[in-house]
Amino acid sequence: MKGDLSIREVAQATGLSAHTLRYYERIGLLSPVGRDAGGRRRFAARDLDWIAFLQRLRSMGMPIREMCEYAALRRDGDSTLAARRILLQKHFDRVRQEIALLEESANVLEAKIKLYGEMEEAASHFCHPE
Amino acid sequence: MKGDLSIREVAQATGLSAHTLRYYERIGLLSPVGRDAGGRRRFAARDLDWIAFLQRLRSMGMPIREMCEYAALRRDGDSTLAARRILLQKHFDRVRQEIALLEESANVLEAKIKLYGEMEEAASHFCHPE
DNA sequence: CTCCTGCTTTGAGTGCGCTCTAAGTCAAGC
DNA sequence: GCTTGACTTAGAGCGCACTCAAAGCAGGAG
Repeated sequence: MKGDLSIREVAQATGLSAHTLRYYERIGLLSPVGRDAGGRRRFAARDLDWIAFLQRLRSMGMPIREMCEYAALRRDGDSTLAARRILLQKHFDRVRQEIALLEESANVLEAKIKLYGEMEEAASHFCHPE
Repeated sequence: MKGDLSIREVAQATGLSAHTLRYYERIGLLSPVGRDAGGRRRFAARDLDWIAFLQRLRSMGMPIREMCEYAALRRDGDSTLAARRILLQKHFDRVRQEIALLEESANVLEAKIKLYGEMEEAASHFCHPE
C-alpha cells in the first residue's frame, strides 16, 4: 500500500532507531503496527505524526510511563478527551515551571561567567602591568 | 569548631541526602571532607556554597562527569580560571538552547491543549444542544 | 556494661530509557 | 541452492545518578 513504511524508513524519518521503535511498540507507546507477509512491520504514514508528537513529549521531559498512559487513553477514543487534556495540562505546567527555573539558573550562571571573565582580565593586568 | 556541620545538618540544609553527600565526596565533587576523632565528616560552612552551586549546575542538567571536571579544575587553583569559564560557557549555551526548545514545544503543547478544550466544548454541545 | 543512634565503609541494587545480542526467518541476487 | 542482508523475537546489558544494604564502630543514656 502506498504510504506504507518499513521500520528503516520510519527510523530515518523520525531520527529514532529501529530498536527504539520496536521498544515503543512493545511498551504500548505505538499501537500494534501492521505486518507484511514476512512478519515485518509496515507503518502507516499517519504513524509519523503520532511519533513526532511522542518525540515532542519526550523532549519536554515527560516520563515514558505518562506517555504510555496518554497513548492508552488515545486508544480508548473520544470519551477520554478530557482525561488527555488534563494529563497534557499537568505536564505543560511542569514544563513552564522548569523553563522558569532554567532561566533563573541560566542568569545566575551568566553572572558567574562574567565574573570569571573579569577575574581573568584582572589577573592578566597583574601579570603584565600597563 | 564553630561553623562545622555534621552530614545530617548539611543534608537538611541542602536538601541532598546523606547518601548523596557521601557519593559526591567519593566521586570528587566535594574535596575530601574533614573528619572528627570518630571518623565522622565535619563540613565547613563554606562547603554549603559550593554544594549549592553544584545543585545549580545539576538543576541545569549538567552531567555529573562534567561537574567533576569543573570541581577538579577548581581544586587546581587560579590557573584554571579560563578553563572553568569555558566549561561553564559551554553549558550555558546548551541551557539557553534547551530553554528555547522547551519554549517552542510548550507553545505547541499549549495549542494542542486549547484544541482539546474546544473539542470537549463541541462534544458537550452535541450531546446537549441549546 | 548494655543498648541505642548515628555515623563509617565497600559494594551492590534501582529506575529510567534506551541499546544491543543471539538466534532465527524471509526475500532477493548470484 | 546458497549467500547476504534486513528484518523478527525475547531477553540481557548499559550509562546515569543516585540509593540502599551490611557490617562495624564511637559516643551517650540508663
